[in-house]
Amino acid sequence: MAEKNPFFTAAGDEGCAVYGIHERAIRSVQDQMPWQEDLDKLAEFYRLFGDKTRLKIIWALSVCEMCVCDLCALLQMRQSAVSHQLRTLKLTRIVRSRREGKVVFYALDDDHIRNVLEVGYKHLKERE
Amino acid sequence: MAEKNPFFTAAGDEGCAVYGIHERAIRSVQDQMPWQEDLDKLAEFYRLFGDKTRLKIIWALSVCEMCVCDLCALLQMRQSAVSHQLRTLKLTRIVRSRREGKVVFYALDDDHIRNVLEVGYKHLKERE
DNA sequence: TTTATATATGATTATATGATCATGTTTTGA
DNA sequence: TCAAAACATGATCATATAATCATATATAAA
Repeated sequence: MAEKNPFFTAAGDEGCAVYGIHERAIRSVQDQMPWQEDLDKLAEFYRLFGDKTRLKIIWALSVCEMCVCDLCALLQMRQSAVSHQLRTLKLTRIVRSRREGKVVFYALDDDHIRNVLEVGYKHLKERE
Repeated sequence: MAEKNPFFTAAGDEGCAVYGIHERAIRSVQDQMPWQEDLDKLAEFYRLFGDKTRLKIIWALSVCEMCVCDLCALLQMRQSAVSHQLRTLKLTRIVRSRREGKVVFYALDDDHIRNVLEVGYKHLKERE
């Protein structure tokens, strides 16, 4: 992996003198890092959980599916704001939707999502 | 919890007509939601993972502790940029630091962090 | 005690992003 | 077929934020 992975090229201009000493450590880390592209995707993924509104939506949907107006009522936010975030979450496959007449119901598109919430929440609670 | 938790007050002006029908669902969700304050903290926590640079730093430190210049070499970024992000991560207790002469080593401040990375990465991989 | 190295940080700037407003689309019911 | 309800979306704007530059601090070595 390390050979094909262009994540690490060489110490830049700012490389410090200690570099030689830690070179082995750096290579080891480099070998255990995912590909740059994957890390970018992963950051993109976490970013979705990093906004109050989206996180509330995600958590709500982790309990049960809800329609847009339910979410508006729950979050006390404008329908437009909620819809925009739902769009973002749908494009990134965090949620899916199904229409029932005029109403559109949203749900988590994936069971892993719940695990993500859990592990973060646990961390928070064990630190209080 | 629901009674003290001011997360949900009432349907706003934009409450839809379906509201009555879903009221029970909303209350159920509301009961299973963490406190607003906790959700805000949780979003803050995830936000830290939602940036390429920070995520790379976190992942690298999940392998082993590294000094600032190691991270600069690994990320191919200016020392200033790396230090600024390290500061953010330290203030939020994602990482801790120890000084050894002129060199400052950073490490994850918590073993949970690794779990967070894992669960996200798994999700990503199972979706490819 | 100078000088150089490693890191930290304040100020600035360019960019990203989230809420809002206005309006468009879809579906139901009169 | 017309109107209203539920939702989607483009444009705009204010704010947040990440990188950079310049500079400060801390430690070691000469």
